Amino acid sequence: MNLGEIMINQELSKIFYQIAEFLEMEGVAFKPQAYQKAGLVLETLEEDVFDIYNQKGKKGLLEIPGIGESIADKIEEYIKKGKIEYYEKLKKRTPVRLDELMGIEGLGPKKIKVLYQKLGIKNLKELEKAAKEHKIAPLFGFGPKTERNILEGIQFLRKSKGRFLLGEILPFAKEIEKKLKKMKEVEKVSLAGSIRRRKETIGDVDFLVVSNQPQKVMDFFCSLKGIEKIWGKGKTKSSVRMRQGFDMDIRVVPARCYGAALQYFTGSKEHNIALRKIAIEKGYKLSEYGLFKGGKMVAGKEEEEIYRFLGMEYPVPELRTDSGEIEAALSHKLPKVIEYDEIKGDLHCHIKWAGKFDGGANTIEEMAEMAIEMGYEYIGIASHTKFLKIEHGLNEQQLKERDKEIDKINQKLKKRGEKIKILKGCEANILNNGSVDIKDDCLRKLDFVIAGIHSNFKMSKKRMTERIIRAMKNPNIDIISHPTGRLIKKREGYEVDIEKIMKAARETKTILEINAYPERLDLNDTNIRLAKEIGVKMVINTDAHHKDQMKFIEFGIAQARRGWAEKSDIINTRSLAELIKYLK
DNA sequence: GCCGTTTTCGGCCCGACTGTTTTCAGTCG
Repeated sequence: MNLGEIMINQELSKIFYQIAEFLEMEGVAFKPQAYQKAGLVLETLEEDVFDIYNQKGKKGLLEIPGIGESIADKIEEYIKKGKIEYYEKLKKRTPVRLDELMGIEGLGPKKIKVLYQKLGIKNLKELEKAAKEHKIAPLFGFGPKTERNILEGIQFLRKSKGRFLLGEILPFAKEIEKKLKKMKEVEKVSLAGSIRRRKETIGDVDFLVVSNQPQKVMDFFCSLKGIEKIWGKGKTKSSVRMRQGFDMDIRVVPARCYGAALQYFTGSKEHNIALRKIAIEKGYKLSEYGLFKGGKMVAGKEEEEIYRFLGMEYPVPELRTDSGEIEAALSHKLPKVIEYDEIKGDLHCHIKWAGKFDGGANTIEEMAEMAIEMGYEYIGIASHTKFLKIEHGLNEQQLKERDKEIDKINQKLKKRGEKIKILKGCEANILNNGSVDIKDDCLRKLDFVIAGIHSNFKMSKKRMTERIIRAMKNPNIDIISHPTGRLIKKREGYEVDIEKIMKAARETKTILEINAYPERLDLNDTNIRLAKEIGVKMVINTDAHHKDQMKFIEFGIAQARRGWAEKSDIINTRSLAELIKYLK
């Protein structure tokens, strides 16, 4: 069996999560959490357990936190035999598709077990059939509402696959936040949950409000336009489904525990668990109502004071994933992540040229005006090049003509007293052999050159890696755009040895892009962290095909922050002069 | 099942809501 080629961490992680659910189903105490922990650890572990096992054997596995004797044995068994007997037995005992059924809101292991035992339901299809035939409502512990919720849950799963892009939802959520802020009964309001942490995809939107008239807030919230269904409306908590297909929750809390509530509802869950453990170690108790010592509340009004009392630096929401930020905060070594107002220019903008070229919707001038509005010092026009027929890519001659036009507009803007500078660039295509589709003497004349993969995604890992590295060795290529090519919810990235690419980027002084386009966000957070550790510089670009899309920069910055990137790691935080000095 | 300057046993994060019950289990965040 050849397991070496693929990462087995994710497969094992899924198995351990499922074992946890099976055990919970059987009412076993504490073991489920242990397997869950192991699943979580493997999910985020950077090194492949297969490699760890090969190099250090079982001893190496035991060094992984959350992995003890029993789970190490199971990993060993999976590596040697490709399956885990314990897991197979659990599946045989209750042969249900947990991965499918657990996706339904309101169904957990215990209810799934009853459905299987009483009605023999094993998967979504059988669940839907039983619900439609009203066989579920009469079951003990179920009822007509549960039955209806199951049917709606199945619909939801079909419609949206559960999660939305941050870029789709954040503008909308901010609108509602603004409306709430305007209410005279509302003292404070904040987004919470994954949207406050700016995760790349969002399950639902959480609001936290301080008000002494919560009922009024509930009434307002539950009468917002676009609500499809009200899941629940209580005195201080309500939940609604929007027509677009996502849910929004709101909570009203008293001012004295706003900070504790905000901390709590921002999560992540893993971060909070770790934080509560620290609280216990230090003799406190932490809940959404505050930080308590011997029954007395010592902090909770502001989020910052909770961390301060626990002897920690304040981690910005984007960092709260329990992937090292807790330890760093305790030892006061948190990174000073890039701020949202530190970007001085966007180097990946497309334009309309000769009425049709280059896939963009706006002229050079319109894009430049937007850059001025955003307070930038420079904007880089990175036109597609000739290989990319579908985007009307430019050839050498057309690039030359475009540059004359850029010169003209630069002069015009200068006369007007604007300090913006339009930079001449292109986004060339990396061909199969690692060369690009524009001649070197043409590239040399540009201010900067981006190169990206836009074809033949399905190469072997080795060949794809070599292809990109060869492009980076070209002395004219400054930036590699969207380095892994993934599209969130649509397609996986191409197979590349990202570490090798980063090392080559460092050697060749090539910049890797953090593409801010909502469905790209590529590099992702773990890769950004890796790049920073390896010492590769990055650039946050929007890939805007329309002037309004230049606002996407916010999502790229959020991504950079989640990847622990600091101002110095990001090249377009520098002034124009410093930027030009850095480019090849 | 994991973990350990309370370390080889005895702990394991905490609270609210929903839908079901008739005092609470299950689920969620």
